[in-house]
Amino acid sequence: MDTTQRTEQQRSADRRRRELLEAADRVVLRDGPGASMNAIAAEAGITKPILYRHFGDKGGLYAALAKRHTDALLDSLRAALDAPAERRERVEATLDTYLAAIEARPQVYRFLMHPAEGSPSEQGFDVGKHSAPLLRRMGEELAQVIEDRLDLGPGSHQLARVWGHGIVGMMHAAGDWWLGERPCSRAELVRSLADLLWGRLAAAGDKAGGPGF
Amino acid sequence: MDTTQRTEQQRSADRRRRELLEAADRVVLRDGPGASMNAIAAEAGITKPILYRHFGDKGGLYAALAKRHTDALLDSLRAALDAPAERRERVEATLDTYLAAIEARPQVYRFLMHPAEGSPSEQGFDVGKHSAPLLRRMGEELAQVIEDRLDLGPGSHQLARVWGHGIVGMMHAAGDWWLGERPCSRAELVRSLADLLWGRLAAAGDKAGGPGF
DNA sequence: ACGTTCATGTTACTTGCGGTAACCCCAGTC
DNA sequence: GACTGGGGTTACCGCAAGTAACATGAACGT
Repeated sequence: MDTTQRTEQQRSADRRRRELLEAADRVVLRDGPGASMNAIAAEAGITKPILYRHFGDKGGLYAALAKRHTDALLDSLRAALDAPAERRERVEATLDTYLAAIEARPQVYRFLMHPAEGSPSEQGFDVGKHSAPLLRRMGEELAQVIEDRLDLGPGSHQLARVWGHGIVGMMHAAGDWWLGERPCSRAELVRSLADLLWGRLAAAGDKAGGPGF
Repeated sequence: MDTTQRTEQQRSADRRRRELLEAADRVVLRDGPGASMNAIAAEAGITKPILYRHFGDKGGLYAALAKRHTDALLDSLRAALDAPAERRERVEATLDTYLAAIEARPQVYRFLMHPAEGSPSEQGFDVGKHSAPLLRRMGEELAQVIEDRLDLGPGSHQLARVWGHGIVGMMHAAGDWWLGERPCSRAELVRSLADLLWGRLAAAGDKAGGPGF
């Protein structure tokens, strides 16, 4: 029971855990988030109790699964946000990165944000609390970036947080709608959102004959 | 089986349905969205199969329940948006109306948007597809208002839709975060969001020593 | 007055899921 | 060779969704 042996077992357990997560990934992406623990266990070639030994409960498994994708997405967003370019260009690049990600792998997106659909059976109303965590993390990170890099005068801390969560929410809702309806190209969507952020709403004139908005 | 009799029965069935919905409302607001059909039936003083006769399945019941609250909320939002005042004032009033609603009845909000928490058992991951419908409806309605009342030049249809969904998403995410953390007053939140919409993001200067954003 | 219908309600069941207890087996160790 | 402990399984519990089959009682036609 010395340290080397312990780390050896730890290592083995971690490898197992990763394998299980990959199996779970396959099943969830194939069957939707309503995938049963039995199905996941079967895909991994083992049985339920092992899953429970590794992840505690279904929430734990799903959380671990969500964390993987979430971390990956956040990394690419950070990269886009840190690219050397003008502010507006970086904003557009970040929006585009997010939208490209959800466009490229809608299955993952649906799992993270809309747990419950996709599965034909649709037996219950399965959800995870995945969406909240991801949205929150993105909001907090963006808030940090805004506060760090922008000169907002007094109250900048609160303001940055509100804006961080607000902008992330805007991106999320618009992306969600866009993914469902595909009413325009990604580039157009990015432009429209950036325009909104850039104050075109306030600058717009009223339409003839009525009070604007 | 003439018409009068039929409408009579229809009337009775409708009343029943409303009573059941009210009972369901009480239970869901008390026990969270994880409330079982048995519990709802018990609260209504009857048993499960009747619920199923009226609503088909749990999804139907929850959808009906959600529709009620959704309609009510949308009505008040429309009212705020139609009040006679300057554009920015109306925008702020609408944001405030939404935030006041979720602040006044967080239980309802959680049911509509975060189905799955609150229940102590937390056995599964119950969700409804309520949030999407509500967000979508709000987004579409706002898009319509924007398109009708604002002069946005060419491409105004697409633009209005993107903005409608984007703004709704911003409001939703910011409100959700705010409701959880209560980092500031409602009025401050409203002001910060309106400032964001009014282009203060684009107008802000970079902070000393780094590229902004 | 009597059987027929039809909505309303019930009991009792099936199915399927999340989660767990108890047992199994095989490697390595003293 | 008995002993311990991690990886594995079977068989089960509890519970919730959803359903089938039966019961009751008021309105109707004859």
